Amino acid sequence: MPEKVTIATVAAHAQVSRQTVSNVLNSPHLVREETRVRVQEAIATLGYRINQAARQMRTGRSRLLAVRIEPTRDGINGSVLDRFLHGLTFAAAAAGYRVMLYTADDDGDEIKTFEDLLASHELDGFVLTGTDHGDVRTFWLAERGVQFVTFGRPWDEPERHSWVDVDNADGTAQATRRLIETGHRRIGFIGWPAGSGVGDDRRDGWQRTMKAYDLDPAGLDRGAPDGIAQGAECARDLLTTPEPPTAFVCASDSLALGALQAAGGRSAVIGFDDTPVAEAIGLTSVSQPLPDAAARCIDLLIDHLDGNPVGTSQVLLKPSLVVRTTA
Amino acid sequence: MPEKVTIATVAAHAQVSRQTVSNVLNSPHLVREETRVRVQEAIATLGYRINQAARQMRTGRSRLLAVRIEPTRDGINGSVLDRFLHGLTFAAAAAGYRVMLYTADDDGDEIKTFEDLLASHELDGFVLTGTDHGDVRTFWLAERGVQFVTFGRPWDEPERHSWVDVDNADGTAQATRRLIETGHRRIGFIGWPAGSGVGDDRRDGWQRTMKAYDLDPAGLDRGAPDGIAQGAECARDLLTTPEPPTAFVCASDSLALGALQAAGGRSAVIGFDDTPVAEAIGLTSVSQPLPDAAARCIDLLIDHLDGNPVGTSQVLLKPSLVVRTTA
DNA sequence: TTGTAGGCGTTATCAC
DNA sequence: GTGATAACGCCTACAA
Repeated sequence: MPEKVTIATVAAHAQVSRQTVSNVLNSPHLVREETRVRVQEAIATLGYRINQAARQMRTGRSRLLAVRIEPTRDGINGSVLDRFLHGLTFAAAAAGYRVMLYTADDDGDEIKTFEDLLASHELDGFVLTGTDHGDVRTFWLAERGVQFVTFGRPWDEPERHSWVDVDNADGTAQATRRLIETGHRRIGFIGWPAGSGVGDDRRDGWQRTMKAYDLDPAGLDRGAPDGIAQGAECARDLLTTPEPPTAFVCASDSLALGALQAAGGRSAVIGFDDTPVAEAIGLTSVSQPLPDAAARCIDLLIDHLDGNPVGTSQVLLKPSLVVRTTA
Repeated sequence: MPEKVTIATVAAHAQVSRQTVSNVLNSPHLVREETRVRVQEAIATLGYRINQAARQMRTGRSRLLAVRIEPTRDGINGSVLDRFLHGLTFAAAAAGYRVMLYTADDDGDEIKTFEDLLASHELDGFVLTGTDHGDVRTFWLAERGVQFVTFGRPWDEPERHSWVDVDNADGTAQATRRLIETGHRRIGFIGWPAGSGVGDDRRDGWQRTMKAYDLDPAGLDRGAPDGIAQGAECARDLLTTPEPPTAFVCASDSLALGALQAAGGRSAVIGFDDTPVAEAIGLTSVSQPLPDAAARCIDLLIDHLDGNPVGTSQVLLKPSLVVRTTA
């Protein structure tokens, strides 16, 4: 059982006062080169590590970040969170922060958890995944001066807070371009009902690209809640029109899977999110740069925590198309 | 900006000493009913919450648990972790603990992280997901008296530490029984190469059930690394034998998906893990009770932390068969 | 049953 | 450039 190594142990070993050790740790420039080296050697040989609880008592900062873990989202699209969490944890550790998890049933419950986390553990910041229109959580946090970053932009007022997001429109544009380049002219879009920021953005990318190539998108898009059955339904609907599409761009892998089943291999299909399902069945899909997005979230958050009072920052990342066998 | 509410604030408000407040919190039985109520009212109206950092300084316990987040496991089977993490976080919160995440490249790296987490944040315990034969991590932790529970049993020496696991053999037994009851007699098994605890266990369940029904399993099983292509390969191999199977029990959804593709709808197929992929394509699959497993992990860990020195405990949970369209 | 005193490990302040 | 002192909020003796 190795005894506890505190700043006092190090100080004794290096023949300096505790304060000097603290200075080496927090304000190295104040300490003479020679002393600094001696202290650092002592730290290394003793295996000293800062006690975060004690430091937190003094500084009021915990070096803890929190992120919510969802119960299991909409099955097929859920596993995006895994990769994002890993990226967050990794990037946070590199910056000397740790990531704490919490659960919540809804926004109100989440705010209760904020209160608890803030009061009990003095959390330094939050990463929120996804924001609705007029998200109460972001207002609550901003009101109290709590730092946070969202993964997913606030559609109503983009500069209200810092966020990282993926350029959805660019993703569907890439998908549409790919289909056009492989000879398709009538390309359908299967997305979600109008009104969701993400969904509308994905539809836009398809629509704009069609027009850019002088192709008429009119009548070629359908919207339905996310799901395989819904995707199949939309695809069947489009396939029975007078001039049916020969390919589909879909707003999710779920919808794409449905389209694939409905088309029975006769149509090219591209999904969105590059979920494990896509990889499993060879579905060409738009992939979000999750580790990168996570790292940028941490960057932004830590910038704010370090008190760079630059207002808010926004980061928009480009997705990439993973070409497999369905398009 | 609400000022900081400490034990002193509460004490003043309730007209008692700080110590009495502390007693109400930690040893309520020492405090007279009337005083206790008054203090609790003060706590409620002031919204007081224990400062964990300060408490930790005194008690040496952080009420923090840690679990490793994987980079993204084997695609299709990865998303099991999501649900487990959610269960852990939920159960931990109910017991007054929080869950912290960490990443690691390998076992050695993970042990380095243990050291850091233990020294910097005084973590109370760890949940390890999966153990190899002769897992160095568990020895390291046990040696230092650090509490931990694994999800997945240590195959070489079951009682060496506490664990929670799912009865794999029971899962494949259920799958096999289902196929037999729906009329199949020649049932193949597609699993992993012999040598992995989990894989062998899943093969056992199938084999024992076949024998229990007087069916001969000889020559009906194949083993390959996990993957869709591998599953397809094994299925094709079995289907070209003189007496081919009419159904397959598979050790994973990946293998099952491959088998499904190879059989082209002519064979019944059951997978394992009930991943989103299974749900997406209607694959019948064995489902692990993840939230339950997570809760039991927390129970065990907290029992140990509370110093019930009962040695180690083991929990084996039964999986369930989710019947869909492929069997 | 309640109050008082001290210290957990760190850092900020202020002397030296 | 370095060192002493106090304080962060809490809990555990011990005393009243």
